[in-house]
Amino acid sequence: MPRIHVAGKGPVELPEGEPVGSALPPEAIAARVDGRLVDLSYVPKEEVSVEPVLPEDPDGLHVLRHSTAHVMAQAVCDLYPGARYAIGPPVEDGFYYDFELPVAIGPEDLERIEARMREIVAADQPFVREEVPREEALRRFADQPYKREIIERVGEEEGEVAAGETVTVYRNDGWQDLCLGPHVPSTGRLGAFKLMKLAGAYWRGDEARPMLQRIYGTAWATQEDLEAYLRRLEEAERRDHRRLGRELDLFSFPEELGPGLAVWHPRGGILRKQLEDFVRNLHLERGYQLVATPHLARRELWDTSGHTSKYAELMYPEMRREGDPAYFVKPMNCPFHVLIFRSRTRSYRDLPMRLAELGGVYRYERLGVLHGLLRARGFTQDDSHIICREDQLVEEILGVFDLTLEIHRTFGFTDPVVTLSTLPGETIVTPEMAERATGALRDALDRSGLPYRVAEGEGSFYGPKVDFHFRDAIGRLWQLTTVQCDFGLPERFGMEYVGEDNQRHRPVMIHRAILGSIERFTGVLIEHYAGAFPLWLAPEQVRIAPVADRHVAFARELAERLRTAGLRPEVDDSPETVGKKVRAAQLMKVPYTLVVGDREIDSGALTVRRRDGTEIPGVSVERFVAELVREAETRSLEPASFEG
RNA sequence: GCCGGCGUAGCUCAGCGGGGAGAGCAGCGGUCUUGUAAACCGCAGGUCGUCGGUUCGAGUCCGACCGCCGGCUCCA
Repeated sequence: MPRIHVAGKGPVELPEGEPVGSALPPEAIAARVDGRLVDLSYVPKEEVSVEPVLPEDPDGLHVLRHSTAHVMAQAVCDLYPGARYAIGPPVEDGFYYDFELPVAIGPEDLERIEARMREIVAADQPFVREEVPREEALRRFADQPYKREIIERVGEEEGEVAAGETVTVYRNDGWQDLCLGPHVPSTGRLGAFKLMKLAGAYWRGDEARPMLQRIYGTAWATQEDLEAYLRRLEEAERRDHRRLGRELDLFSFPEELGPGLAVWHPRGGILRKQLEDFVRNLHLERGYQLVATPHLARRELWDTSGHTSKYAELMYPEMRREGDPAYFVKPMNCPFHVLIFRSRTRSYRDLPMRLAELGGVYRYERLGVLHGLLRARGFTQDDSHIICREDQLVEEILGVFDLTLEIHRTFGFTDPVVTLSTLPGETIVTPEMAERATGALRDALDRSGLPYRVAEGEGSFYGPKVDFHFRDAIGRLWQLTTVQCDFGLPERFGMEYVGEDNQRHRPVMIHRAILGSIERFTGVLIEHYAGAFPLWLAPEQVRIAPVADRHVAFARELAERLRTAGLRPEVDDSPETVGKKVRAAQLMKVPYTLVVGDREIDSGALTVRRRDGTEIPGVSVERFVAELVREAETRSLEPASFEG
């Protein structure tokens, strides 16, 4: 009789042949035996430690979602005879399953599938685990080519289904699937779920393989958790920068321009200017030099840089007139900055040279990837190229990290998730250069003390990179900063400087963008702040609402006074009620609203309405101006209190 | 680019199984001169994304293209 140690209960005698589940609380849906996730039906053969896995545990949700995916696949197979099922893993917040179906299914089919799933849940079919020899599994899945492909690859790749001669199959009722498990004990134990959306997905993520139909679902331990999740989605929807961009009149994407090309309206223009001035000034303080470069260059430049061979599919097609050389619109700024460096003989005293530009670039992104400002075809990088000696490299990278953290902190972004991406297979640098470049980034990361993870082969074609991802107000991660280390372009362009030894030397180059792009960053900020920008960024900072026509002159004087102090006020002189004017200001998320009428004119004191709806009475004009100026100058993330 | 969905007024959306386009908000005009999230009356505004097809007749059915949305693949 094996003794098992149940977490929190101490040793327990488990009768021979009894599953671990019998020693666990009834809420458990799976178990962790010696750290490994198993079914409740698992029968231990020796002394082990056992922990229950509850539905709301991270592991439990994983199991729940996985089992829900199975039930969905079962339902689909019931409803669509001839369905072939591929893979169906749990993912963040839910699960998906990929199918090859005889018909294309639409959103209305989701309801049918969901209804069938509920029948399966009601039937409470037990999940039965079986170890099956490969040959038998191949027979069982004779009409399931995707499953056969997986079985055939078992053993070739670690972790797929099961290594060795047998594979694991889970069966409930007549339906079976190849699966490592574990699963909930029976279909009645699924939690709250909902099918969410349909998508196409390539088999094994490979564009050359067939496109399958993917069904996404979400699953949670309880109905309340499911509803909370749906509310989170609504919150994200409410923050969508494409919606807010229109509502707040910041920018638009006129169809006439072509996909992924935005025009910035006056309010968006102010927002951009604020961001741009902020980063430009900070760069000047940090020893960067501002440069400017054109949007086009001859083909030869891009041949030299390697873009035409390694980056061609992301470039707008070449343009040329009969008899003239061909030109490309620039997808990157680096070659231009190289030319600025090369415009005269450089001394070691010139290094490090930090050339910075808000450079507009155009990339021919595939249509399906475009996503408002977050993924556009035309955008403005806060780009810089630091050209330095190799022995200055680590120090310069650290300087970039430091500037990155300072800039992002200003917006309330802290605790970045940092990745180091090594070079991809296709590259313009030698393995030796790649190693030195990667080494410098790694050294800098180690010295900075920032935790990071390594992404193999995710770097750009000319160098490895470090990316900073920041979490927004509702916990989503955004890739913003990128720092790339490049030994390749200096070589290709023959960049040189004269050293102390009077010899010519090759510099190295850091490519970096801290906001990433003004467009993308603005999009992220809109979602982060839900459109309610801190005062220094708000296009309109104060809305002044005169009570009646006779108060308009006073309102204009007040506005003028605010403007003189460097603030951005607007007067709403429309013949509307006060209530309507306040509402309008609120909808535009203007930080402060001042209703002015006889009372204000007589007393000289203002009642300040903040964007959150709170009102502060009795604020003098001087006080109001001073507090707002301070709030804007300090780039405060909190509204002024008008206290003390 | 691929898969699925969608495209009606500036915005949000109605519009039946094909038989002459509607509402609310916004805009404009007027009345009201108003006290912290929507005053009242009126007016104007749409080649129903584009092109082609089916039909006596297409916003409605079919096809192609354009664009958008969600994924896949890729990325600032």
